[in-house]
Amino acid sequence: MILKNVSVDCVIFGFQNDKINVLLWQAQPGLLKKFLTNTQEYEESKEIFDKNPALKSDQFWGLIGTHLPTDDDLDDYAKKILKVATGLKDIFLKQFQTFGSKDRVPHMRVLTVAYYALINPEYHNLELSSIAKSVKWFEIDKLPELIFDSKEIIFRALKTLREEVQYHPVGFHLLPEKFTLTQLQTLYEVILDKQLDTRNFRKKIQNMGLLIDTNEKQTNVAHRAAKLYSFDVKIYNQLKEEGLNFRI
Amino acid sequence: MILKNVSVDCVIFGFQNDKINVLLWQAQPGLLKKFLTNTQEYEESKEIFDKNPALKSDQFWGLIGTHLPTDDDLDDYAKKILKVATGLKDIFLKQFQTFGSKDRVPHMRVLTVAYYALINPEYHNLELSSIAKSVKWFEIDKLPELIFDSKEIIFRALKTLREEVQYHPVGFHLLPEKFTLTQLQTLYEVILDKQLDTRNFRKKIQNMGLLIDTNEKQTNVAHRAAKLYSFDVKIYNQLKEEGLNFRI
DNA sequence: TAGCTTATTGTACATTATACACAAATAATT
DNA sequence: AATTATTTGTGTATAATGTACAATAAGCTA
Repeated sequence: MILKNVSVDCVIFGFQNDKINVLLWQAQPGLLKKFLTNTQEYEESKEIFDKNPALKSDQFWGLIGTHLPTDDDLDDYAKKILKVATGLKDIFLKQFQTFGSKDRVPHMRVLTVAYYALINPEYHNLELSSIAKSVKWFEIDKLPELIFDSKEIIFRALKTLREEVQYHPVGFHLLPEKFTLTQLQTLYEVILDKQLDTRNFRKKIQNMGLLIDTNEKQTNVAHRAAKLYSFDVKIYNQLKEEGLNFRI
Repeated sequence: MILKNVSVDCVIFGFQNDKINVLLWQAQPGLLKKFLTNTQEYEESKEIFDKNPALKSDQFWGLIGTHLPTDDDLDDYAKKILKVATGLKDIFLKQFQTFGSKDRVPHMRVLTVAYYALINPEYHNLELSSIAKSVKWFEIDKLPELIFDSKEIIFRALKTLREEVQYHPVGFHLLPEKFTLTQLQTLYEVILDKQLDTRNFRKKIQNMGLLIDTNEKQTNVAHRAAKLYSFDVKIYNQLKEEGLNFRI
């Protein structure tokens, strides 16, 4: 059984072409059947789709998410959605807010527990979703028309990320395993939406002890090749717990 | 109608006798009737109580909260609960996490959207709850036996508060309108669970520009009377938005 | 090898953090 | 009125961190 009044939505952020991107889908009831293997869940789900034409429309994109089954833990289910919709697992995923205005979904009372995830689309291989008609990246400032309050949820997630990045080392999840300091700086600039001074940025980030010099360099770039760094998982975990100060 | 699968719980923190306190209640179905005026809601609510003997027990305390009615916005309803259970309104209240393990409530699938509130019990006048058999403050380290996962929720709330207090000026809500610097320091010491240096603490807090000298002093104290301060709502709002740095 | 492009680095100055101890104010007691 | 007990209130030197600012190095291409 699914809980008709509760859904789980994931705002999946990616960092591509020096822009923050969001992964959206066009869910379809027929395809969801593969996910909601239990026939009863599927029938219930179908009924929900039938009541909301927007959900069946080809024109509307929405956040990746579904109704919560009775038998799944909330956090586990968020991971499961991510896995099934994108093939990704073991990625940064965090519950950030539950949206529950009574009119957020027409004709139905649905609360959604929203999570945000951070990945690097170039590094992670997205598998074709088995439950959506279509899944696609959109630049955060070029979003299509979205169903329900998806847009609001996305921008709340962005606000949360913007806060988070100042106090915890989460930004790294948006980068490939090996990255340059310029990439890192650009990432922070994009998230915080402000220009940062290169020398001071480097001084600060290097003083954290979070960066490991891989002794590798970029290749095939038409300019001086930048050094590649990775981040130290031990220090990362420590800073994640203790907090850090990245108000720049 | 109420949503059987969704409840709203409030972790109400108070600062009393230099200790963090939590307000808990013993809810009772018969009394809830006054709150859930719609008969159908009450009947549904009663059924829920009947299924869970712990909810009817005299021995178990729990977080202040009820099931979410179909016709209320989530955030509004949290405020409403607070108002009805304590007589308080316009106080600091913030959603912090939704708890949704499948086994958190026996025999039923209930998610709870948890909020935390900050008040000063000496300053605010708690009205007798019209919907609970009993409402009482407990020191955070002397909690009674609690129903379901209330204890976990309380400690998650405390963790959230501990984080929050480092970056936003929320702590002030726990103090009376006029407070001494010693009270403020003790509050931070209790929340952060560490000793702070008086001179440095005062220097830091005064540099924020958040404090207004009321030109009043304590009276009837058997020692040098401390100056009373209030906090500047304008600066407060600004710092709340911008964030601040109180990692001490 | 010249020229283009981006990466890398240092320093002076200002601000903030930290460590640390004693005098001032008040009520209670003698 | 003097003394005592208790808590408030304050300053300074040093270390660490933040800020403003621009020249040189490296890799590729033509």
